[in-house]
Amino acid sequence: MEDVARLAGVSMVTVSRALNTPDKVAPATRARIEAAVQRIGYVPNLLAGSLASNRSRIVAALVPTIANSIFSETVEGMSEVLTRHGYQLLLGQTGYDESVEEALVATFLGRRVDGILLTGIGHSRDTRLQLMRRRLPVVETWDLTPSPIDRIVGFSNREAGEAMTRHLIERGYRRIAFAGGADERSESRRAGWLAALEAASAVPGPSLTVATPSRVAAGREAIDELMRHDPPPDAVFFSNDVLAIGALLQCERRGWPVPRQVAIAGFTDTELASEFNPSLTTVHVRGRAIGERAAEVLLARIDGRGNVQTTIDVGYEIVARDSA
Amino acid sequence: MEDVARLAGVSMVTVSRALNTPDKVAPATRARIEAAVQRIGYVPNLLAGSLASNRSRIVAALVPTIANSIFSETVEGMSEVLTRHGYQLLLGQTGYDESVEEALVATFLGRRVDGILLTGIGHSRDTRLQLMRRRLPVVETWDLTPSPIDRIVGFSNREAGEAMTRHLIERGYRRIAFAGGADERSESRRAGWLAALEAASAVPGPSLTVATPSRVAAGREAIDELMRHDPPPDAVFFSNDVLAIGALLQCERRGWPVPRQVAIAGFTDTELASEFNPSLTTVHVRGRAIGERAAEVLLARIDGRGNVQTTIDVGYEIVARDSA
DNA sequence: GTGAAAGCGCTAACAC
DNA sequence: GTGTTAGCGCTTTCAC
Repeated sequence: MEDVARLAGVSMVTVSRALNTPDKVAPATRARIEAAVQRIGYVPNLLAGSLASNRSRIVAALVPTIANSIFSETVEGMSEVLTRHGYQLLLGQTGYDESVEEALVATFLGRRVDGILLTGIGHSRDTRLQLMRRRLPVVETWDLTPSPIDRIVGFSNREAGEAMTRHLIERGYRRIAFAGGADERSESRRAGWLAALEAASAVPGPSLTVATPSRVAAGREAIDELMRHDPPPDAVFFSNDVLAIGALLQCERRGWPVPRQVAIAGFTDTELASEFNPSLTTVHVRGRAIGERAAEVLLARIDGRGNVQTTIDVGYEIVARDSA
Repeated sequence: MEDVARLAGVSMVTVSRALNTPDKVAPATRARIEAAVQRIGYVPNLLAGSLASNRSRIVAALVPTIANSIFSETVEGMSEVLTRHGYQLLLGQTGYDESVEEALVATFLGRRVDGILLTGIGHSRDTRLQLMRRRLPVVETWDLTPSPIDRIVGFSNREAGEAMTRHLIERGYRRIAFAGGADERSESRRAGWLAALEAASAVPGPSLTVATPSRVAAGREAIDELMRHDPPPDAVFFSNDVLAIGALLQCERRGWPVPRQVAIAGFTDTELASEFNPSLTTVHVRGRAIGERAAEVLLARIDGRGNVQTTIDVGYEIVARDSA
């Protein structure tokens, strides 16, 4: 930077200003500086800038996993908004483990990230404490709670689970089973399923817990196991589309007509849900929008705009198709 | 850090050493320092450390997209290895656009990342130049070339395309079509398809280019369009499983028995490929392994181990199933 | 094994 | 609109 300054015949501060706040520098000066930058091939050291200004322009995202998961859309949406604003995304994967999350948060704090996106509302006491003490902009995502660490962008998994179950009840299904993972969000959906059945004074069908992250094969095995019950369920609500697609494939193999013998419902609304034969009844959620809104909230908080609403509910929709 | 040093009765240098190279500090001193760190709740500023040591312990990954794509596995594999070694992953998405890639590379260079993972071997002249000039550890992935920027981890898309086409020829298919995106890797697979047909003195079936990134719906539409040819193909090789699954779904709707009326082959070997009815004949590739090997190569290069091999070929496998 | 001095490459604050 | 001064919070080097 010193070389650039010398070549342009100005001081380093002016170079800095020309790069960061161009309109605070006279056009002629700016032009000379830009020419010098080109000539030398100067690449500013953002590390040094971050240290001096105490703003890293890096935001971290902590998700359970991105491989074949809906969280990849959230990360993608977030990344796009951040990049557009000159910020970069540091990615961390927790593998659904709170202690891994805690360790990653500590590292990210050390890197002085300007904000953090967290998945879900379940975090270790220490994670919450660390983040609140530092008053770092934080967005929790993919669920709602009245007491977030800072801000939250998501929808109510419990209500969505309840709504889908009500939909199945209204369609006339009388023995509705549930199958899902052991993670927070699946458990909330399961709780919603139970609540809806109780509200309708219906007897809950069997409930099954499968491994997280979800695999197609797990859905296949789950439907087999559920159908062994006597009497078998006439509908199964899966906590995500991956499992539901696995179940649909298994029903096809077994020769169980869907939804006549057993109805299948999913959650997420992946592209395959609408394309499948039969098309999958599911809950549509906006994974990409969550990432985009979360990025906007963080950027607003970083800019010190204090009037950022605490909760953004992106909602959900029951999508009735052929499978239920 | 000064507070920690004072509390432990040592100098800042010793605190720094206790944190970074614990075995260079006397056990008793180290214990006192660790206690002080705990007591104060000291979180080292890695930004400052990076600036002073000129090593950021950050590695960047540039992929076209991570949403519903095989690259998410590469990123996940890489992230795991990096985290295990105390490095963090900065994520950038190029959207299959070389100029976006170039801009992101420039930013990452400014952040003084210690290494970069690039997807594919097609990069702008400027991207290559910038990276080579800085002698930054770089790994290109998902393909092979005799002249990488630095190192490369992947497999030959062209050979894999050729191998699958040979497989189809051996199975007795005579009019083999191809459908795939316009990205580098799809085009290499398409070139392999053409080469295999020419080597067998066979007449190529129709070739179709669809939008990138691939969607199930595009596979559905592609098979419809290809089957309108007269005579229609007796086999279609899709450049990835997403398209192939779309085609299988459409064949089911149309009542076209697979593979009797038309055989379908994919590429990637996603979980759905083995689970589908009929199961999908495809090319198995190791997306996660690419990410893991790439991370290892970068870490070795960063540590100055010069004896890192230029090329790592992770190979591919033809997986013959029911659809072709 | 530990410490003192000298930066790393920028930007904030204030002056002019 | 531009410059001067004084750090940001660490690590490196060299000494002892």
